[in-house]
Amino acid sequence: MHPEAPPGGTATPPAAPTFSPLYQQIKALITQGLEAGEWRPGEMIPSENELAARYKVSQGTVRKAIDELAAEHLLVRRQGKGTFVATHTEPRAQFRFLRLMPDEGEQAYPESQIVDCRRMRAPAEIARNLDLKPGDPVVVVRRVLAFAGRPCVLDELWLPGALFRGLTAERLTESRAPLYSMFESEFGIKMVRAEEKIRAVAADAEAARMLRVAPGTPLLSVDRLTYTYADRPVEVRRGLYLTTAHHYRNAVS
Amino acid sequence: MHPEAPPGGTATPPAAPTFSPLYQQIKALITQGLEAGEWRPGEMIPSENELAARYKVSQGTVRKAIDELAAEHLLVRRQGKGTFVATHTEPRAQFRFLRLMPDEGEQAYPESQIVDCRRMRAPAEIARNLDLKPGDPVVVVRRVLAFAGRPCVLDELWLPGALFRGLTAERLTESRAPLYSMFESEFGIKMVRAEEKIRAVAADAEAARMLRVAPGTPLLSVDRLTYTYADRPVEVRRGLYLTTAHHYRNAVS
DNA sequence: TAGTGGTCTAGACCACATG
DNA sequence: ATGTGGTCTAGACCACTAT
Repeated sequence: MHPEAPPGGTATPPAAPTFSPLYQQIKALITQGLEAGEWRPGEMIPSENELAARYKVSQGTVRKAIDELAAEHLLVRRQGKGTFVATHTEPRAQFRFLRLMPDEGEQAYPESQIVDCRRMRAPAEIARNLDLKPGDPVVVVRRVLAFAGRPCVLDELWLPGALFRGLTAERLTESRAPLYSMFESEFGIKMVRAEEKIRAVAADAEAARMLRVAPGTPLLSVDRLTYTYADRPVEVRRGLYLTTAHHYRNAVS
Repeated sequence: MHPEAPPGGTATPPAAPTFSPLYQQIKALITQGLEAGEWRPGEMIPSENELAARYKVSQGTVRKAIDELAAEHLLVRRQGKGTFVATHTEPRAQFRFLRLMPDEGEQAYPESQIVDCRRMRAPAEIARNLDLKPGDPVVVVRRVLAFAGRPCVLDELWLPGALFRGLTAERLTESRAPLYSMFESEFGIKMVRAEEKIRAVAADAEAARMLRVAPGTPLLSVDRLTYTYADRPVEVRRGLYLTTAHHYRNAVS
């Protein structure tokens, strides 16, 4: 497909100066396929040659589109096998969104305990962040994460109700998988990237009780806004991390 | 140059199975040039065609090498002009290593006040992080950063003495430029990436005094190890951030 | 007008995985 | 043996910048 005049071709130049490179258009088409669920997480997408034939472009152009999607972790290339929709369960992505590391030893998944899961109407600020209208249905989840029996994280999540129908405390408790893996397999929502604001705060009475520390203990406050495909925000999260034996790891690059 | 047997050629296959793609070898050669100071920050490197001729490879191979170096922020491409060695002073990189943001309003550079700058012998832990031997000369810098007159950051830096000869409190105070810009222009050390460990801690008496808060106030503790070209560590930094009107911004991608 | 990076194509061969 | 992604080449034209 040549959705716009091909730069290298002999077609008449377009009247409007609204250009985007062919590979960007291909990239957008693939992203739309991901968003629409045409290929689910873990599945293989068509081969480069097949996509090139389908879109009537050269293999190199498809390659460049896929290269960028792989760099953004939406796709995973595997030589000799194919290109696959990225998954939260594969090792490479395992700890991409779990940034709390033990000061000593290997990173591992914590035990999760659901404290609360209820549906309610979105407060103004949550609605604004999730691109909803105030009063739209949302799901609130509160939980405690523990490493080796030691509670270290107090989490509060806000999710669009429309996307998470049937999400209950029971299902959350039954599922042994990490949250994002479960969201991906059960609700078809794949988290792609997030923006975070990090602060140091003092534990209030409730946080102190849940994390079994003295009130006033310094905690890491992490405000996260998480996006799925096409930069759609789908989760607001407020986390309180106890950083006496753990730290938040970050790479500035 | 064909440093190894060219994959596409008809040369005899190499005896040893020690391969790396041509473009990776070109990338390494360019990185060596950057490390050796062949092209200084802000300068233009040779054009793609020139490099292709020099190394006896196709332009596309040089392009792929430069693409990766640009993605890693070592180089900056400018259409129609050339490819340049990245600089800390250009807008795009301005706030890459300064992650403290005001909760409201635009990000800006803080005023810096040098508290201390002295040369000493490296303690064991600093030496280990900087790839030095214990006792090797290091420079320690302590400073306070203030936003709009409000002290918000207490910083302690450890630098290899051999790379920062002539670094004094006077030169630090005179220089109005951001620290990394000054390191780059004055000492030829370009910071490329960093790894950080973030925790919430309580302000001790000294930190409380310097930041003008009550002792015990929660502060963000940021332990940073900063690398220059070729993954050489060149700075250990411990920062204490006051996050009442600011936050540490982070993108998980 | 000339030189730079940016895009696109077509074709070749290599390395890896599977049947 | 076949199909996949990975690398490399050669050449074309476009868009931008400077002179």
